[in-house]
Amino acid sequence: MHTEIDSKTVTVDHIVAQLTEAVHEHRVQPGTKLREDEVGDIFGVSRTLVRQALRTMEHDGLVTIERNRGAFVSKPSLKEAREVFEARALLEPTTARAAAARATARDIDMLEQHIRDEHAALRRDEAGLALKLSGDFHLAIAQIADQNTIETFLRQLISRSSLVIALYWRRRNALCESNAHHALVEALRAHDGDTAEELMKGHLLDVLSQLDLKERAPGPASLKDALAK
Amino acid sequence: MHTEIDSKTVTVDHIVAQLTEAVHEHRVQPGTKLREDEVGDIFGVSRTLVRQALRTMEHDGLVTIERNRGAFVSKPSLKEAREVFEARALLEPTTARAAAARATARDIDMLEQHIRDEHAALRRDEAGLALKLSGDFHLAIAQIADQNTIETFLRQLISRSSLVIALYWRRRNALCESNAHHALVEALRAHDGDTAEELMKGHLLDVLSQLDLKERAPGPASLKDALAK
DNA sequence: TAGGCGCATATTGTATACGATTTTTTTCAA
DNA sequence: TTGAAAAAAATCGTATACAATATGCGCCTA
Repeated sequence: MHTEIDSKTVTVDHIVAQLTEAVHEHRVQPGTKLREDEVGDIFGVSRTLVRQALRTMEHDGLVTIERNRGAFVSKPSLKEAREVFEARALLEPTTARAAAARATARDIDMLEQHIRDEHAALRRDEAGLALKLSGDFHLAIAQIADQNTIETFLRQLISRSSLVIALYWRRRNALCESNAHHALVEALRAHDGDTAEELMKGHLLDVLSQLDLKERAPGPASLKDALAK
Repeated sequence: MHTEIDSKTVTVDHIVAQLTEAVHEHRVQPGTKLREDEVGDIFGVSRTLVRQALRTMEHDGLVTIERNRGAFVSKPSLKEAREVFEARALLEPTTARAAAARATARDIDMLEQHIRDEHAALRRDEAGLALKLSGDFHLAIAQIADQNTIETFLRQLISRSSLVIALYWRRRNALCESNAHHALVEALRAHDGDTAEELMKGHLLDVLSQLDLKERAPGPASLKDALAK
């Protein structure tokens, strides 16, 4: 989390961006409390702006605000985790198809640079950064598709995906992006909508399969049952 | 817009709900300025809460905030209007299918009551109310499908649909819901997912076809061109 | 010593105050 | 009368102050 206090560049959006990035990169874990004073001190602003930022992030599903208790980085439930990927499965394949129809050479270059950055981050063992870049890649496709509304939704879904991955990822190290992204770029370059759609669908299922979304210890909700023995 | 000042029930959510309802029912038109003091006076709260409410509505796409200028009820562009219905076309048919699989007798009763209310509103010539109820109907289906994440997105899309309809609806009076909703309920009752999905797809296309989303006079932007003759 | 009550502290919720920006009105000269 | 410039008013942006609520600690009692 930066401590820059460049007097005029510190705005609500800036705070949101910095905090969001930190969550995306898993530098702050789900459940972390975000005290208003503390965040305000870090960015050198009053609680007024912090509260706005936290409220925005609540809207994105990154933060949960409990009245009179404060803001916490969200901990998506299993159901929410599933819903996130179900929604992505609904939005992204069609969006990839649209992107294939519109992608320019410049777009392709940009995506390839993205992939290079991602691999570089992985080689340096910066898994958090790689994860964030992976999310950016998916967003970039929505941008290419020129679907602003869907892009907004996708931004939220990808944010929540970061939380889901933080909570339910199976193997700690193996964040193998394989070459799913690369294959997608090839389909886009060829303006092959069918393939792009299929690849995206498969890619999402692939990520989903690496999560552990089985029912398990239901946590505090079952306390009563646990006591009933 | 209510003027209730029941001291404890006036919260940010309450303000959002009231304002949102007013927009949904077309009691306030796109472009209307929402001054903070004015709204605050109406609800008997300070600008602090009003600003939170307006910011929330901005997130939902109902309000556009221009820095140092204030909040206005949004006026979706043609592109945004198209995107709203493209997104709905992506989300709602599948959701209707899921709802068909889960709908209980109680759910069906609820939906039928909805339709009755809608028709009653139409008979009383309360087109705005009927429109809002129609939106609620679509939301109810997402609720039945038990898809909370998608429901959240749909809520935003339906809100924006109200704005789109206010701006681009062709025939002023003929807000004919025909019996599309009724047919949908029948499919849900029969747990017929295929039919429900198809009906929803068709219904959305039907609504879309009644909008005037062709490019037209780009408005004030073309003044220079107009003068160029 | 365990448990509970109450006070002290910390933190959030809302209102208000003040500065910055925009909009409107007024003024004055051409 | 028109236009521009300046002054005034209105409105928004941010910080601060105070109120309400939650949390934690110590003390007292059994």
